Amino acid sequence: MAKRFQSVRGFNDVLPPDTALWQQLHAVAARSFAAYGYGEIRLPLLEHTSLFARSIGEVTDIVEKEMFSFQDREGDSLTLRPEGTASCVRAGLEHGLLHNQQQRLWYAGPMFRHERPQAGRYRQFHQLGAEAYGMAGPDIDLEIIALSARLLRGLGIGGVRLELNSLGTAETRERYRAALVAFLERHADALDAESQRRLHRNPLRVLDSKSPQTQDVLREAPTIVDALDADSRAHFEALQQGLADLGIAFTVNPRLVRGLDYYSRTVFEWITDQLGAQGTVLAGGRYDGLVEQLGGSPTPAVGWACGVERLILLMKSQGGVTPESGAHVYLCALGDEAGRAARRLAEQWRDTWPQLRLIVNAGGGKLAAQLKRADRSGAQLALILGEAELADRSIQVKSLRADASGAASPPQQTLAWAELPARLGGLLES
RNA sequence: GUGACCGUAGCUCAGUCGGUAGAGUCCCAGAUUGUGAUUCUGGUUGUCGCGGGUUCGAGCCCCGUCGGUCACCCCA
Repeated sequence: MAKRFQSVRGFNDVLPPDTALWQQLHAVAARSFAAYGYGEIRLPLLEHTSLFARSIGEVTDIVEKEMFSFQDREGDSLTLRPEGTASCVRAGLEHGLLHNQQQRLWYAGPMFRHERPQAGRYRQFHQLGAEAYGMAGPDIDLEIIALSARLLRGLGIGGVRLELNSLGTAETRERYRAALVAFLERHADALDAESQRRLHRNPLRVLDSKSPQTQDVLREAPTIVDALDADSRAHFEALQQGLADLGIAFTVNPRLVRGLDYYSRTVFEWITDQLGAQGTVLAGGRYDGLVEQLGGSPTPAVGWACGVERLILLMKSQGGVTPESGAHVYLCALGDEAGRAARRLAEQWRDTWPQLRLIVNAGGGKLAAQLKRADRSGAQLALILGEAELADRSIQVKSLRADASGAASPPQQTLAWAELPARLGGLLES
């Protein structure tokens, strides 16, 4: 036997029971985005490497060691996108969508990061994202957070909390960074090794260190909220007021920073403690400087992205309604003549009821074997077409399981073909 | 990238002190020539992840490697 292939590490297949959940998720998401007037943008999976280096930040882990990059035949460095925002801004600029106008966009698709896989983290993973351009005020921050809340609610996901912070403008962040570094340097001996390393490379990341000893030190640290400029403070307070108006609960977490360099002012995360170490389910914030940084005119922007695999894990663990995707009806046919008639009838029925999920037995087999397949398919009804039925244009209708009301299965019936519409129609309504 | 634990039939797993490779399930056939799900009978299924070492003999011990899971790190 030839050696069998395996999927590339961290790249997963999604199989039929789960694909139904994915479809449900995408249906809910599409409805949620449409409810706020967001239009879908489809972006390529591959971009020039420098796009990500310029937008995400040269010293972030993503750019330094997690990108799938390679040289194409012309020698250009290309990268499988590690996130969606950079591509979205690039596409917006390339097509003139962002100049002096407002845009509400969403996207969905795979992202790629070369990390060690673990629960809720894969090398190819999927994100849904929303981005809003050309609106500077807290009202659009509020809208996009409300959209995220509606999405999570629509998926039946509970047990998540919203955390919020403001990073201020680039200038206040610079001022705060200096103050924080000064503070941390005084206490460098008390920090864990990882935080000491980050102290000068990316000091804000020290704030969300998991080390208890470092968190002890941080209790006395200056907070970014205190360093906010007046405009950022007013923006942040208006957002909090708006969330209260909409009844969206949140907590301000002054230690919340995000890993990507382009954020400014509002940052937020929806967090769960039901996914082991990967608690962040959906996260985003404002990135007012990025469009200009990528060559556009100054354009305010805000957005978020969520991890589809993480949402799926939550939907599963919280026992949400599994969408019904099995067949309604399994059609058994005995002999060549009945088989031809069955395939012809099945096409007619599918024309008549577009929602009907009908499996026609293939591969022959005696009736016992066909009924066994019918049972395994999950179908509610088996239809049996043999030579006797074919001769008088009738069909046997056999119930394979108790119906939704729990009543005992009705006995097997013989129906004329003409009588079948009423019977199947009733099945489709339930 | 670092660490811990785990890799035996399509699936879930057992395998004692190093001594012939096992169970359940699934699938197929029959009991039942046109009745599933229940029952009974029979049958198919293996590079014990891979490579090397120790040994008369390795699924079991040792080294390496690949893969999986979880954690660190990072992030969605």
